Amino acid sequence: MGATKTDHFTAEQNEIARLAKALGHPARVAIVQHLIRVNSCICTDVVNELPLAQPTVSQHLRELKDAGLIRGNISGNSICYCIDYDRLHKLHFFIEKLRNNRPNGGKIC
Amino acid sequence: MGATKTDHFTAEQNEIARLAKALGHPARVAIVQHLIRVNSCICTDVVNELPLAQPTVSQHLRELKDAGLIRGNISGNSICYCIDYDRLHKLHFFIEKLRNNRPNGGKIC
DNA sequence: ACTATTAATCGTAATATTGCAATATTAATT
DNA sequence: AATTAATATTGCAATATTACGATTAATAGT
Repeated sequence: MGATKTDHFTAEQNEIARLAKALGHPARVAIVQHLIRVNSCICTDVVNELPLAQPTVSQHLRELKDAGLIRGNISGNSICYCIDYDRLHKLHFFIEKLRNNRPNGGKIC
Repeated sequence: MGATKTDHFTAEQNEIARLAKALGHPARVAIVQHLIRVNSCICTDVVNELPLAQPTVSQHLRELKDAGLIRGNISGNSICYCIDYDRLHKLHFFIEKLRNNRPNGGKIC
């Protein structure tokens, strides 16, 4: 196999998994951090920032974009990437909802 | 390749990626949701809840445990799994920090 | 027009993940 | 001791991910 059985899960579970998966690689965490620090940047900037080759960075950017965590706007020669804060909020809020169920006292088992 | 270059990233980036990756599959999102709903449960409960075979569930539980998102306590014959809310907080807080950089107005590019 | 810059895509190799049947392990129960 | 119940482990097949060199396509600058 190797293929996830997405059919058997809810839309929300699949969406959250997609967002989390996008953050599930240190390079993509680093890209998101950098992107937030500088507000917006182009692929070359990320390549200079990370110890990865250009095609690899491009691939990571694409995965972040496919998950909706970042957006890319064509700007002449280059593409201006930036965070989609609404999507980041979605993941944040989901985890918040989970945490709200924490029982008083903390430990359970 | 196929192996992540963890050496080149910070401990935080690797840790966050690890946590996010654990949530990066709908089955594991479902397991976490279930675990939070019922506070704690055993592997068999999850097997009855999800459309996955027992070894597959066991594997997903292990990945969640390895990432630190859940804990398992041996209780006689079975193992009582529960959420590690501190670890969940870690991921939540990281995303919160990212979001705090959101510029006034919202859009950037 | 020519050249440089930017970034995507293609092709490929190495490794990881997902899923399950079969089996093993461990502890409770009879 | 034999049986049952709960999980983990093993082995394997299918697929996905990670990484990069080489190439391509498109725009910018000269």
